[in-house]
Parts: sequence; structure tokens; C-alpha cells
Amino acid sequence: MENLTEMLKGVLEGCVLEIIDRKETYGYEIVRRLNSLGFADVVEGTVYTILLRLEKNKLVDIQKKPSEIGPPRKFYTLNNAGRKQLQTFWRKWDFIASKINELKMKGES
Amino acid sequence: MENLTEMLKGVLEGCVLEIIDRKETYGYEIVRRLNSLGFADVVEGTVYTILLRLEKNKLVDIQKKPSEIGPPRKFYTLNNAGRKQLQTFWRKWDFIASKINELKMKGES
DNA sequence: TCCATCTACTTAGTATTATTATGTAGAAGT
DNA sequence: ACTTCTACATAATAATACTAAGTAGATGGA
Repeated sequence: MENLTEMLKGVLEGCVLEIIDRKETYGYEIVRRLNSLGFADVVEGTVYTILLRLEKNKLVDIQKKPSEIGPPRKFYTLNNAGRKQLQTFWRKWDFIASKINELKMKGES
Repeated sequence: MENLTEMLKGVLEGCVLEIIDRKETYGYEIVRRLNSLGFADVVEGTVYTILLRLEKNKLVDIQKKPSEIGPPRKFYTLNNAGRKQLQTFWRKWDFIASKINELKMKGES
């Protein structure tokens, strides 16, 4: 799907939070997960800026670990603030998605 | 619902397109429709910037008509380009919404 | 040894968008 | 005159995804 970037604003960060919440992981792997999820055009630079923002906003804990096949990885886990933020994200998403779908359906009646 | 603004980016314009597509209408009324739809915090300034953008991008036809209870209104209708844009919007929305929900559901299993 | 490739992270700058703040102005009632 | 409701315009701001360019470790082949 082409040019989703504006529509991803506000939701991509939430997706990253969700991915981290599932399992401790690192940037490069998160990119792969997003890609295989269907967001094929999401690229490293985008995810790393989000991760740095999460770090700056103190939503994640970070542990650096060596890799056997490349440079060391920064592993992320959600802290309490991060989990709270994730809940807020889903609450907002459910609200907006329901309203938008409501608008969409009314047109098909 | 508080502070949805970042999540509205990329979708609010689509909502405005959909509202116009239903029925020829004008800015002030569109604000009311969005409010009653549930987007309570969307305010005039926001919608007018969107409408000016739609006009600049030649997605709408405009007709100015006098009002009996105030200053003249600018009535908007979608032209062919506008309808095409609306279709694209829904295509993108369906794609993103399905992917996000997929991500969400996988976590609940 | 040198080079390419894959892995992995960083950062400065850009574009787009919703929002805020402020202003203008018509009509109607008091 | 003053207020209120209707109606539109616009400059400035904030947040975010994205682009581009770079650094660097490890591996394997030429």
C-alpha cells in the first residue's frame, strides 16, 4: 500500500509500544516485525526516531547486549509509564476506529 | 476523549471528504457534524484549513450562497478528483485499520 | 588484505498535518 | 450601542513520520 505516512501518524508509536510489550526486543527486529505485519515501507530511520522518543519520555527500560552477528543491540522493555501509555493508545484507537467506521457505514445504508 | 489530535492526522481530511460527498454542505455545518459524530474537540479553525487545502488541491467545487441568518456560506461538493481521493482514503483506512486490529488481537490470544 | 554485505544504531533536516489564536464580518434581538 | 450567533480567513506552533547520510561491528569471498 502506497503512501500511508500521514495516516500512520499517531499510530506507529502505539504499534511499537505493543510490539515491545509482547517481548523484549530491539530496533532492527521491530522494523522487521512491522514490515511483516504489512507496513512494508516502514524503514529503520523511522523506528529509531520513535525509540529515541520513547527513551526520552521514559516509557522504556533499555539494556545493551552484544550480538553474535553484528554490533551490540539495544533491547527495550516497557516500564509502568510505557504500559500505561500503551493502554491509552488502545483506548484512543478503539474510539477513533469506531467513529470512523460509523461514518463509513452510514454512507452505505 | 482527550487529545486525539495526532491520531486524527491523515483521517480528518478523509472524514470531511466523506461528509461533503453525502450532501453539499459548508464549513460551519461540517464542524457541527464532526462534533456530533463524536469528535467533540474539532473546532472551526481546523476544518477551515482542511477546506482551504481541498480547494487548493482542486478536489472540490465551490458555490457561494447567501444565508438568511448570517454571512454568506461557501458550499462544497466533491468533483471527480475529490471522489477519487475519497476512495483512496477508504482503501488506506481499511488497510491500516485491519493491520492495527490484527496486531491488537494477536496480543490477546 | 581488501571489499562487499548484512546487521545495528544515530542524527540533522524536511514535509505534512491538526491546532491555536486572532481577526473580520453579516444578521438579529435587546 | 451591545451582544450573540453565524461564518470564514490566516499566521504561527507542535507533533510526527520520513529522508538522507553517516558510523560501526562481524563475516565471507576475491
